[in-house]
Amino acid sequence: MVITDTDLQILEVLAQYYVLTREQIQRFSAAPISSGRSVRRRLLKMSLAELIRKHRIPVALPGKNGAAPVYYLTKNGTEVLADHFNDGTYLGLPTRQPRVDRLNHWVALNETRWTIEQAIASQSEVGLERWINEWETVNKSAHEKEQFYLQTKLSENPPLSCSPDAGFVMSLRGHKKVFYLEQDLGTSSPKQIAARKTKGYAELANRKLHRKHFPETTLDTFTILFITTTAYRSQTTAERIRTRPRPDLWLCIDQHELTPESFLYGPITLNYQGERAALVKPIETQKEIPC
DNA sequence: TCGCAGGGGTATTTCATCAG
DNA sequence: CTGATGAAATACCCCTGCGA
Repeated sequence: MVITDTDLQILEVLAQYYVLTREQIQRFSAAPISSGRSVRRRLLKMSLAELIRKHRIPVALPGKNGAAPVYYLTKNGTEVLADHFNDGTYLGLPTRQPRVDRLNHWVALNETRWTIEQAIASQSEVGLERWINEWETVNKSAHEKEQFYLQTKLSENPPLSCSPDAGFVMSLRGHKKVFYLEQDLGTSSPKQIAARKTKGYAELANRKLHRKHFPETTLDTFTILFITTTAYRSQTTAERIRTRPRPDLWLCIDQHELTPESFLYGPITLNYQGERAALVKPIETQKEIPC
């Protein structure tokens, strides 16, 4: 098969986001491809050429009616990218089939990520330094046995771990702050979420392990963005978190309100005291000692 | 050699149809 | 309604042959 520029574009987008629907591939591409039909056509050809794989389970799209297949890279696909860009790091990308029960999660998470990236790209003051997904090793360049993931086992007995869906660093006026992302799909109750997740993050904060994930940070604390499906869940979760350890770390966001503009200028987040604010504000107001 | 029409192949768009 | 898919139409690119 002849690899066209469009194919490379598609491969690159998949390399960055791992799992995407056709619609997302089309929208996230650097040079957007106008027709959905032509993208599907390319995707079909690339599937036949084993550069990508189409998951056999279509994903119900949030806020939409139908369902759509999702696509991910194969080993062949990463090799084409590595060859073309002469960059071996592509070979390390995950190419295994995503878990069926996580497909929705990936689609939603990538949607959030893209919105944030759009927000950052639209201005120059705030920067996005790094984005790490849960399956990615934090320190890719280190020796294999020294590599580790965002998922952190904090203690064996009692079992305590912390598994962010993603982590990223935003910079503003010399400060670099760590954010963890929790993408909620409304599958468990806010009460359970508050009970289950807060402990791990509190311990993570206590040991300042976010500095291990992101050594470049200049701040001693981090923020968890809890992106959820409805305003009600956002509010309820914020309330439930109040009585849990370190509620100050959490900010809840209704995904419907998350746009590039609102991400920067808010108000969009809800803290445990029910206050709404913009997102960049937490970076500005914290007076921490830089590294 | 230059200019250009026409052929072949591919990419893209349009249209029609089906499904949830 | 949105989205997938197949078929047909159209646009585009590259090459070749041919006459001036």
